[in-house]
Amino acid sequence: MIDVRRLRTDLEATEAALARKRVPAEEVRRAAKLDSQHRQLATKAEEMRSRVKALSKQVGDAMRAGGTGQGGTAREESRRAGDELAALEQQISVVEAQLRDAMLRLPNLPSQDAPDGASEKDNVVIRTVGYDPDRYGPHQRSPHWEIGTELQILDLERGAKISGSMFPLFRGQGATLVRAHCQLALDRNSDAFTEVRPPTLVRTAALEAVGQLPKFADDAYHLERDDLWAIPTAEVPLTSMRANEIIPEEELPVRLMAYTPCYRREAGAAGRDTRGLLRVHEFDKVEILAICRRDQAQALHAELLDRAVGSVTALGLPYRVLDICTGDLGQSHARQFDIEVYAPGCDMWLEVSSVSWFSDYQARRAAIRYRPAGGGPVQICDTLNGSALAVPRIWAALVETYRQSDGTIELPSCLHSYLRGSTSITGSVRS
RNA sequence: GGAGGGAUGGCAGAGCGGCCGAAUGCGAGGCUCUUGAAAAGCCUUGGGAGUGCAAGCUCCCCGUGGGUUCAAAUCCCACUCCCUCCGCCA
Repeated sequence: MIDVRRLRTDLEATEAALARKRVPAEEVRRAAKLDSQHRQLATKAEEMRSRVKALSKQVGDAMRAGGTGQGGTAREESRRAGDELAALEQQISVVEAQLRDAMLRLPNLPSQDAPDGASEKDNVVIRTVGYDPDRYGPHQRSPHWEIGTELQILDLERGAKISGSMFPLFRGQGATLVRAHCQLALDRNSDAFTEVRPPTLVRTAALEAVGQLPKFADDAYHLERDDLWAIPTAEVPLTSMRANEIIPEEELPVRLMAYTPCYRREAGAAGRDTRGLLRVHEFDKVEILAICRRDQAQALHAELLDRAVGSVTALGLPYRVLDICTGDLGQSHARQFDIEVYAPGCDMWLEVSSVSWFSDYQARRAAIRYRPAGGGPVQICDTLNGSALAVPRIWAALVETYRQSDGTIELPSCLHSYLRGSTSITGSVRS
């Protein structure tokens, strides 16, 4: 969340900054009001508590001096003060809960550099690489769901039979290709990132830390019985790994990566992009993440973007990079770049990576701080993360792009070793 | 799933309902002594909040949340996590 103190010292500036994210000013002011209310009550309660303590001490002293029956007046007074205190605390807990909820729901301030805009239509294409609509032959204009069925490497019907629609089932070389993508992405980043295999079912606190809860509960799968949530991205467990820790400055930046399955209900997207692999409830992804000082964030953001672009380039896919405008920026995001690859078969740009800087928004929620090497107060960290590679859409673009006129798929060389030496997908799979 | 045991500061480890935000040891930092180092001695050493120009003052935190009490690290209840044993199991 954002720093409450901003609401006291820079209310108007905060309102203005959040207005860029189309947050109504009332929401900000409501939080500010709750905060001042809370402080007022808390100050009163502190005075009261201080009195109770002092009086209790008197009672104790009197009893030690004169035996058990002593301290009558002070005891009575303290009891009365204690009752008042209890009533105050009652009020405080109500205000506190409201304030907390209001703060958790306020989105992060957008970076100065993020372009203004109302919706995704206003995202800025920073660059487009390798895209030439005339270079594709007719054999590359089949959508991946048709190719997948033809080669028996994708079986959406059977996936649906098991789990419902939007739960894809890969098979044969198609399944191996999924795994190959993950291995490739992990290997490409192993020079600088520590691989983690985290749990994928997490507590509420973990989802709260990244900003997913309380606002977007409908988008996540929840296991009622055990009160656990299926992660929508590895960002969730990786961020919470360091929650409530004070990291020595020398350890920064912390660099982590993880391959995990990701689960999304896609509640708000019913009926959109439902064909094939364009939008699915469960998919594999390799995430890279950094925890750092504020002054390291910008360079790391650029590096994460480079690395994400690197995977796409290695696979030889045309792509473009979008600078996400304030109106389309996520709740926790200060600045965000998306990478889209071009899929010729369905003739669409597919979002395959989102590389984001959260400033201290997530770290404050998760209480991830660092201790400056030169002394001084503990500081809140910045967090960043990005998809190094998200499988199904890349899989789709790859299959469409590399389809040959005979219907087989010629694989880019960087994948050969991950497919047990295969250089192509021919569909000659055993059932 | 069953039976026990535990959770205290960076770590180890005391703690009688009041004098405990917390002994002691280790570690870390600073200083003194020394040509330098070691040893020794002295001092410092958690996080968070409020208020104040500041020095400061006040409050909260002994796994988490409730309760009892004039007063809770200490008593009671619930939960979480860890350990040991039994059972089950990839």
